[in-house]
Amino acid sequence: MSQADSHIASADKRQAGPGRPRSFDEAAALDAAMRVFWEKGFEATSLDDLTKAMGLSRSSFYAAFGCKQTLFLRAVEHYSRKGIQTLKEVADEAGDEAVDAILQALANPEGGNRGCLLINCITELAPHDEKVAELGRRHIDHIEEIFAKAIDPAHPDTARDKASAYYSLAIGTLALRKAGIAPERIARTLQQARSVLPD
Amino acid sequence: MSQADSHIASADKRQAGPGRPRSFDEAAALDAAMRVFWEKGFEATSLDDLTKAMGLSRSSFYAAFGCKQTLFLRAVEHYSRKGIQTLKEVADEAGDEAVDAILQALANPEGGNRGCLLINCITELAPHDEKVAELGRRHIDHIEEIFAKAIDPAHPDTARDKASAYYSLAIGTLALRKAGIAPERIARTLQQARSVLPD
DNA sequence: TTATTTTTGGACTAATCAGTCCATAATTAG
DNA sequence: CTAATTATGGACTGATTAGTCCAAAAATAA
Repeated sequence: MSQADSHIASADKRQAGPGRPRSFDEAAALDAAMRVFWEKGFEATSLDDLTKAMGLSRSSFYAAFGCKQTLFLRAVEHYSRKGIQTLKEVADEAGDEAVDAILQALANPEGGNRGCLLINCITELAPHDEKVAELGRRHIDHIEEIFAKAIDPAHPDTARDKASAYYSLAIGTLALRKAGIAPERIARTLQQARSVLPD
Repeated sequence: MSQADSHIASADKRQAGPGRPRSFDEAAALDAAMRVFWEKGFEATSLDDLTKAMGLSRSSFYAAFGCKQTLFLRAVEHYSRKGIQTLKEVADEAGDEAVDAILQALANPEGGNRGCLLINCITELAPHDEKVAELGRRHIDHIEEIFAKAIDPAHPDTARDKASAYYSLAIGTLALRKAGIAPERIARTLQQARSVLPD
């Protein structure tokens, strides 16, 4: 992990020393919290939901994470970081079919039909929460960059608008999926766009 | 209004007769409620928010609308109906540039950056609420139909996948806008897709 | 051992939540 | 007019909310 990352990821600050040791893994607890926010959204997630999923008492929760908002932002960052890394791997492994691979990966996210946590957050909170909006813009930038490189590795900057269009398309299909529209229809929607939009 | 519509819109059932008359306009109150849900989402909207915006006491609220859930579904239906009607008018007035006009209207919804109430609801609630999902699918169907007719008035059925792609694109740009991405960039994204995707 | 430091479980708090209730107001029917 | 009917304001309820607090537990350091 780079130094720039470390202040964001904020790994366990607790060092071995005097005092009772922690009985939980902070990273695992953060991951569990992320899944709850992904499943239910910010407003609909209660502290009981969180502490139960994370396996923490309330005191441990507040001692380790401060408050619901702070934990939420860390969980969203955690999701973003993980998702972007996965997407880069997908793009690398797909070679010259990277655009299709990225599109497929974005339109078929893991974990039921919870969609993308970042898109969920942007939709629910960004207009009223600048921190969430900023995280959202960073996530979008990263993904557009990955797309642009897949479209034209030599000139990613000129492919940026096309990348943005592809990403918007993928985001839109997430809403279709959440509404319960048949996966086959969504696949045809993507195929249609893909057959017409060149790299 | 058709008979099929009337049971959905559920206009004032209160007829002139014995008893104290209503001091509020049910349609106006519904419209006000719709704006609050649009602004804040379902979970973040409290009954105090609603009654204040609607200008109703709690008893009047419950007598007229039953409960928060019921009002919410009616408000969403109201929004959908209004939005689809507006979109049809936009399409009709735009003539042979209807596709662009629809795209512009969808990507630049009125009312700040609250996005589209239906997409907001789908994102927030559809995976956990089949009624919302059903309303969402109906809305999507209507809009895709309008798009398909604009793309190819003679063969709207064969244009359906393309219509779905255009709509997904528009939905995606709503998320970009909510995240605070510059309108000029979003406009270029749309232009890029439009210049490549034929009717 | 003893002092110190930190975590833990669970009780507690004050605010807010959706929804209920009732006495009073305002109307129509006769 | 009186009786019947419906709407209104606002107090009320029990549940749930995010967050606090403290005594007890568990570790290190000397």
